Amino acid sequence: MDIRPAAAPRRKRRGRYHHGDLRQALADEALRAIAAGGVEAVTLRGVGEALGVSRTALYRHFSDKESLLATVATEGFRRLRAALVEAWQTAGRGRAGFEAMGVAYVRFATANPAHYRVMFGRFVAGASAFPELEAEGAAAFQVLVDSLVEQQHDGIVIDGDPARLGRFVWSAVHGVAMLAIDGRLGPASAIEALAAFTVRQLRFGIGRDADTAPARPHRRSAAAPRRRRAGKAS
Amino acid sequence: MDIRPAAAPRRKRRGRYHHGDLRQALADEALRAIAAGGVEAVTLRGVGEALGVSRTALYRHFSDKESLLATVATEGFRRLRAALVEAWQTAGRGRAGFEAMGVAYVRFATANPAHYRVMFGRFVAGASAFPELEAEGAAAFQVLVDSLVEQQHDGIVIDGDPARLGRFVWSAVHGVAMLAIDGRLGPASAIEALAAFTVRQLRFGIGRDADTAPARPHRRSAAAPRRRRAGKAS
DNA sequence: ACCTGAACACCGTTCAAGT
DNA sequence: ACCTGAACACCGTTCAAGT
Repeated sequence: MDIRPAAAPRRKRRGRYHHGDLRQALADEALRAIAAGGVEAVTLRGVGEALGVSRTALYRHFSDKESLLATVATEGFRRLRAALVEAWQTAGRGRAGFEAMGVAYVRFATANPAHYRVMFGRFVAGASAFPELEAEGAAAFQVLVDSLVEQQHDGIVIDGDPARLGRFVWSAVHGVAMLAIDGRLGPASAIEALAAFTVRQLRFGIGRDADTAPARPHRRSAAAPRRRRAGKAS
Repeated sequence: MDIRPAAAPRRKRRGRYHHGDLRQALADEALRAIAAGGVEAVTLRGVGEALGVSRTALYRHFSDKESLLATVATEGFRRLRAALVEAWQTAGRGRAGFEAMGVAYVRFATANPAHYRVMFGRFVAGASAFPELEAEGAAAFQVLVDSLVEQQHDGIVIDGDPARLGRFVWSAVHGVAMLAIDGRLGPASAIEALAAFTVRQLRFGIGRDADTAPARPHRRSAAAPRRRRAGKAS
């Protein structure tokens, strides 16, 4: 498994009170349980027992179970952000950095599937129920946007709102990550290959000839009739 | 809300036995509850009560709650597949059909967010615990792959394993769909715009000039020295 | 300030019994 | 063949009480 450096406490079995940073210890234990058996393995009773504390002690530090999970998710975004920055810089920024970042994103998800699932799909953003969670999520996304701005300045990424380009790229790697941990993309080797293929293809696209050759036609007006190419509709 | 055509039964309130297609009625009621309040709103007690049946009657037709949800997910893939085929054909196949299909995919998710969440992220494929679910999921994916094969024949999509191209495209639209229903892409109008942007950009990519022609790196390379092309590093 | 322990209102699931 | 109803082993959460 791929879990934190194993929090210090966790041994405090019998001593009425915890007398440490119980809040942090609870979040650590919750993450441990998630990594070991998924979110469903997290029970307040289990978490309390693992720390030698009553099952209601948690309510002194979190408003409820959902709040505990939000804290775990927040920590996930912190780590994801760190992984992205590391990949971007280590690979020397630019094109290589961008590709490395995409691969690192997918790797983070496949290495911590249960944690990744808590980060996404559970809390709806914008509801601002957990502002810190939203802030960390935005910070992780910003790493990607910053890299796109730099690539635009370097002339290796098309012009346009970098946040929009960022959402496009984020969606693509997030999609790979989610389908990967859903088991829909095959074994680890196939996932790794698709992640690499994806970040490369995001740059070049899948269009061909008539699409890319002329001075970047992009759209023709939706209403106007399109020229077809003989067409062999089945 | 955007729920099925409201199944016929559901009125059988008092009559000991159900005497209809209870299995189908249970799945319908589960989907109704999901659309109304998310998966967490599904309780076997609630489903049974809504159909005027005991809370354990379900066990005659499903092995457990998870099996009931798998049936709901399977139905979701059936509908998704139908929506994709419809969009592809109505838009006249080809480029326009491809774009319409991508937009339709995202629309399906945003119109049925809770149902979409049951379809993904809950069951790990390959475990073959629910073969019918896997088959319907594969069938929906196949619609996309078929369209790519046709576009390759028409010369408007690059060569290469269509299944691999399909996984790339699927990941991108799935990512948009998931982030959208997580509330991370803003309001419906922004989601719609990003969906359209995404399917277009999948074709053209986000690379620029030097990318599509020769090689052109950026900044210093971290380890291996890379050939540079004059460059205007910032 | 921080934690306990009993109590409450829920769950999914099992199983002997009914028709 | 299909369904019931009691029972069981779980949940998250509240709250008066303890130190």
